[in-house]
Formats: sequence, C-alpha cells, structure tokens
Amino acid sequence: MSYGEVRERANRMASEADPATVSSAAGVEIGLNAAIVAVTDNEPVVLVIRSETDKAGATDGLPFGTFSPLQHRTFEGGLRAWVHRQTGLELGYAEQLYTFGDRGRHAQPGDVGPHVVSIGYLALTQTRPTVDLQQGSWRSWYHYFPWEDWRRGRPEILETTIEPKLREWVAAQRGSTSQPISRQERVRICFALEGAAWDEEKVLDRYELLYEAGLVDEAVRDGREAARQWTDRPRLGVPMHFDHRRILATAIGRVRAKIKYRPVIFELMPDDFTLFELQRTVEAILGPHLHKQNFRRLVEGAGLVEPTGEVKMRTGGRPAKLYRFRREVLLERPAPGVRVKPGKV
Amino acid sequence: MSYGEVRERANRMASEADPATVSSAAGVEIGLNAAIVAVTDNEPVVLVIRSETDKAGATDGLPFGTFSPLQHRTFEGGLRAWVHRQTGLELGYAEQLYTFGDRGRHAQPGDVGPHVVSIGYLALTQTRPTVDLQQGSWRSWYHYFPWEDWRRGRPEILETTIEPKLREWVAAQRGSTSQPISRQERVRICFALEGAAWDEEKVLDRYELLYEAGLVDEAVRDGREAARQWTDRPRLGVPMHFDHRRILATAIGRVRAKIKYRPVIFELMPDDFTLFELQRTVEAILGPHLHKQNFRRLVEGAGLVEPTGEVKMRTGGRPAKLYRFRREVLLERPAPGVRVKPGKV
DNA sequence: CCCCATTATACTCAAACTGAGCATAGCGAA
DNA sequence: TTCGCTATGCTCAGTTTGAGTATAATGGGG
Repeated sequence: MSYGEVRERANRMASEADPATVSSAAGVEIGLNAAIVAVTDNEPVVLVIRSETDKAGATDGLPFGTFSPLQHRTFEGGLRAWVHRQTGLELGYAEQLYTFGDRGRHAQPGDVGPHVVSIGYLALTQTRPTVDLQQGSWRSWYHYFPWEDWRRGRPEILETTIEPKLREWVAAQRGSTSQPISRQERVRICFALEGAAWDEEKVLDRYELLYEAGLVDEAVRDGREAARQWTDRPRLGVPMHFDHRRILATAIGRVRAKIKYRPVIFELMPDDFTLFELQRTVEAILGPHLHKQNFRRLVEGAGLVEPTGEVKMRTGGRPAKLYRFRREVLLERPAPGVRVKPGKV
Repeated sequence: MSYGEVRERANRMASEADPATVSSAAGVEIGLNAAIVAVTDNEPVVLVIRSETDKAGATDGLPFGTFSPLQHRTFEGGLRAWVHRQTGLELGYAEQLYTFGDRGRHAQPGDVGPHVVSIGYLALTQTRPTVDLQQGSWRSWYHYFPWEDWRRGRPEILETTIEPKLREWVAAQRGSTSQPISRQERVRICFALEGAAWDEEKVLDRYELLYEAGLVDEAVRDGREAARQWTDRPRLGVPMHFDHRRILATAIGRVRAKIKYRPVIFELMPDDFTLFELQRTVEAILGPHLHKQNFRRLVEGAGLVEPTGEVKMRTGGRPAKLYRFRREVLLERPAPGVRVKPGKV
C-alpha cells in the first residue's frame, strides 16, 4: 500500500461517513498574494497594483497570481515568479503569513467559479531607485490603515469616526450573552478604549473587528448583514481587492511583531546607515517614538550592528557614524531583534 | 467589472506572458492536518492515527482530511469536522500553523493524482479520561523527535548518532561556497554544536536539516538523493505519513514559542492545578528545568492565575494551594505568557 | 506521638537591565 | 566666532532577574 493509497483510504473512510465529502477536491484554486513592504523616507510602503473597475473607477490590490504545481515546486518559487512577472521586482526576504479560505471573503456574492484559497506572503525589500517597476506602485500602508499610524500621536480618525461607530455597534448588542467575549470587551482590547493599552501588533484583529461591524468597504462588497445596517457609513481607509486588505493587515502585524525578535529590520535598510536612520525605520513600522539614547545602547549592545568607519555628513548637526548589519549575530544569538519599547523622545 | 473579473484579467495577463500557467488551477487538493497536543503525566503527547501498510507494517500519521469548500465555510470548521469524525474528539483551541505545498514531500515519487497542499493546524487540549477515542491514540511527541527531549539533559541520540552523521554530511560539502550559509554553520546553529546554545524553538529547522541530509526515513521514501548516499543510515525517531512529521515539528516549535507570550499553556491544564503542576507542564513542553521559586513569582506576578482557596493534599510534603487560570489577564495585558527562562533547579 | 524526609511557599540579595535625563562633541550657518 | 542642531557618551535610580536561604505543613516510620 503506497502512501498515496493510504490517503485515498482515509478519504474513502470519511466519505462513507459523509457522502457529500466525496466531491471535496472540486474547484479549488490556490492564490498567492504578496505584501511587499519597504520603507522610503520614513514611510512604510507596500507595493500595490491598481486595477480599473467600471464602478468605483479603480481598486488597489496586492500582486498575486495562481499557484501552478506543474510550474513551480514551491509556493515561494511561484510567488517570486508572479511578482517578477507582474512588477519586475526580484524578491529577497519572503515568508508565508497565513492561508485564508473562507467563502464570501474573496469576491462579490453570487460570484461563481472555483473556490479561492489565498496564501498570503510577506516580503521585505529596500526601495532602490534603480529598479523601476513595470507595474504597480509604492503606497503608504497607513493609506489602507489610517488608524494604525501613531507616529504623530493617537490618530484623529479613532476619536472622530471609529470610536463613535464602534460604540454604536457595541450598543446594538443586547443581552446576547452567548458570545464568548462581549463586543464591548473586544472593542476595548483592540482599540485601546477605557485605559487599555494600544497593542500595535493587533492590526488584523482591528481590521477584522471593523469588517465584522460592517465598517469597511469590503464588508459592503461581500454583502455582509452588518454593513447594510449603517445609514451613514464612513470610509475607513482605502479598500482593496478580494481579501487583500486582510492579508496586508496580517503582514503589518507580522512585521511589527517580528522586528522585535528577528533582525528583519535590516532587510529594509540600505547597506550602510546611521543609528538614527535605523531608529526612524523602526518607528515607521511600529509607530511610537523611541528614546534615542536607549535605542542606540540597545542596538549596539545586542551586537546587531558594527561601525563601518565612515561618517555621514550634513545631518543638520554633528556627523553621524555609519553602521552596517552584523550578519554574524544570527550565528551567535538565538533570537536577535530590536527589542524596542516605547519611551519618551 | 466584478472582482471576479479582475482576478480573471490578472490571470490572463500573466498567461500571455507564460502560456503554461493557464492550466494552473488543475488538480489541487487541500489537505487539513491537525497536530492535536496534550500533556499527560508530564509527557507531551500528540494524537496519531496508525494506518496499515503492506511494507512497513504500520505508519503513524496525524488526523487529516480534505477540505471541501462546499461542506465547510472555513478551514477550521472543516478541520473540526474531520477530527471529530475520525477521533470523536471535539477540538477546543486551534490555530493555523503553515501551509505546505512542495511537490515530492507528500507521497512516493511517481505517485499520481492531484497535487496536495497541506494546511497544518495546531490544537491544544486536555486529556480527559472521559473522552474515549474512536480511533487514534496519544503518543509522546518525543517518540517522533527523540533529539528534542532535553528533560533529562542533552539527549544521548545527539552524541551517539546525529552529530557524527551530520559531521559526515558537513564534510561532504566541498568548496561549494555558493551556499548562502554553509552546512557547517547550519548544523552548528540548529544542533548547538561548538558552544552554540540549544534553541528549543528550532524544531522544524532541525527536522528539515535532517531531511535535507537524508537522515530521516521520509527522505528515503521521497527518493531524495541525499538519502541514497548513506550506507548505514540510522533511524532517527519514528517516521510519519506524508509530511506529517514536518507538520508536527512545526507544531512543537509553535507551542514552545507561543507559551512564552500567550497563555496557551492553560489549554493543556485542568481547571484547578498547583503551581508545580503548571511548571511541570511547561517543562514537558519546553524541556529544561525551571527555577521553582522564580517560576512561581513570575506566574503569580503576571496575574496569570488566582488561588481557588482549595489545597491539594498528598503532594509528598506540604499541601499545595490550587490555582485557576485568570481569564481576565487577556483583557488586561497585551501579551501575557509564561515568560520562562531556564535556570537552576 | 514525635522526628524527619519531603514538598510548598516566603523572603533576601546582588547583578543586570531599563527608562530617563544630563553632558559633551562636532558640523554648518549666521 | 557663536549659536543652533544633531550625534554620542555617561549617570543614576527604579525594576527585573537569577539564585539562594529560610520557614511552613504534610505523611510515614519508629
């Protein structure tokens, strides 16, 4: 009995219990989606491709394509090929994020065709001006998630728009104590209400909450009940194709988490940089300002960087030493990362 | 232009560039696989299903099944249904691990049929003796990964078998400096040679390294070149069906990482427990011994638990206070977990 | 019934780490 | 040359951490 037969047998076994499962393999398509992230001029940007639609004019989406097992041995190979074909970009660092598969999150209701399973990838790159994109353009990720931009303090959209709407949504839940956790608590935790602390990593949770509350355009597009109930629904960030904003939310959350325990921040940096440039890049990703002196102590102390010996002039003040990433840390420490905690400026 | 059409257009666009991609959607099947983990008597166990094969007698595998988008709206729903059908178990906590899709890792070479994409899930549960399994049984995960069991110090198999073999494999790499990182360095980092520290989270890296070196049975099964070159290949742990050992490795790594920053450990505990029982469970997962007094200070200080008021007698000494998980921490802190670091006993 | 081995729990202390601020260095423009 | 500005160095108190010592409360054996 070959391994293939064992699988078959197990399928059959289950099919007997539930005959409808037999047709399970029909019409599944694997979509590969890339959130390609860079930081330019202290702005975290993502590579988007704009497609015309005859309704709204144009919608942004991530580079994506279908996975062909005949063409590519691995997902990552397929992804790199797609991205290169669509944008001309050769990906460096890439990691898998999550596989999304719920029906109804990918296209308009009534849309027929195969069920699409989206595998989201995160890629990090520098924005070298030398590479010119064949298609697509870099846009700030805060464009799609304005409420995530805490670089100039708590974003206004929270106070003016999101919080009031969410309070309405919370109030609409009456007595349904069947929920494992109340809307109120979920909103409080996700959006840091009533003294709760803002967790910059909960990007996906926040987006999903807004989706569930029917407050993002994609919820309308997907024909969600909750979305229909708003008479004056605001536009919260720029929507995207399919479930691409969800994938981007996952990507942002992942980068924000990951730079703390893996030196991935250097994927976004040029070879040589000053410590303050490094700090600005971290802040572009994470949001809050960091204490400059302590940041420098931390980064140097962790052995993440080494001075090149050069300095950068015209900083507006004293010249700054240039540093480079010390790749050897990867061989020395199990989990080197920029262990940053917010502090006073 | 509907969203579906936008997708179509993008596919067409790419197809023009590369005609072979047109057939990409053909023959892809989604497999859902669950690594269901519990801890019984300080032993981390995983639920496995043994299937007969006419060659080797029997092989273990994880509960799995095909995802049917017609049957289930979400992967998790499908997974729960499969697991329940195959084992009688109702899953509690479950999270997606990773989606594996490389050809050649799933069945024997020459095996035809649809390309299988495996979505791995991690589920955590208590082993309640009340539930009797319809199929499958609990087996220690160290059965499949003996080199991961550091509870009684450095496992012998490393010194006696794995290290010598890996050194041979390292030596076989001659002058191919094209590798981004040498075999030697990879082995050193993964297996803590030459003074490097053992990172208990690198379970997958270690398994993949052994696979690549042709040292695990699955590499032989998959017809890997590297596997053929060993004349006296040892058996390293018990092999599994398909890529299930890889999924289990991912699961172990994930649990080990996650208990440090999320209170998932309590998914494995009964409602009431003593702090030492909690510590033993953490140690079953992580390996090294923890400093008892500091562990207690940590767990209590983080507000993860509260005393029930009861005590447990017959501990062999002074009675131990019983505690329960304080679910409210989830609402109080952004990332509560058992921030353990190894220490003296 | 008391002693003692055993486990649980409380408390102490030094070293390391962190958050925050002050101080000094070195460039460029006025 | 002075002043404004950014870079970089250094200090210090409060907190956390690793590790040990001390005390409490059972149960079993004499």
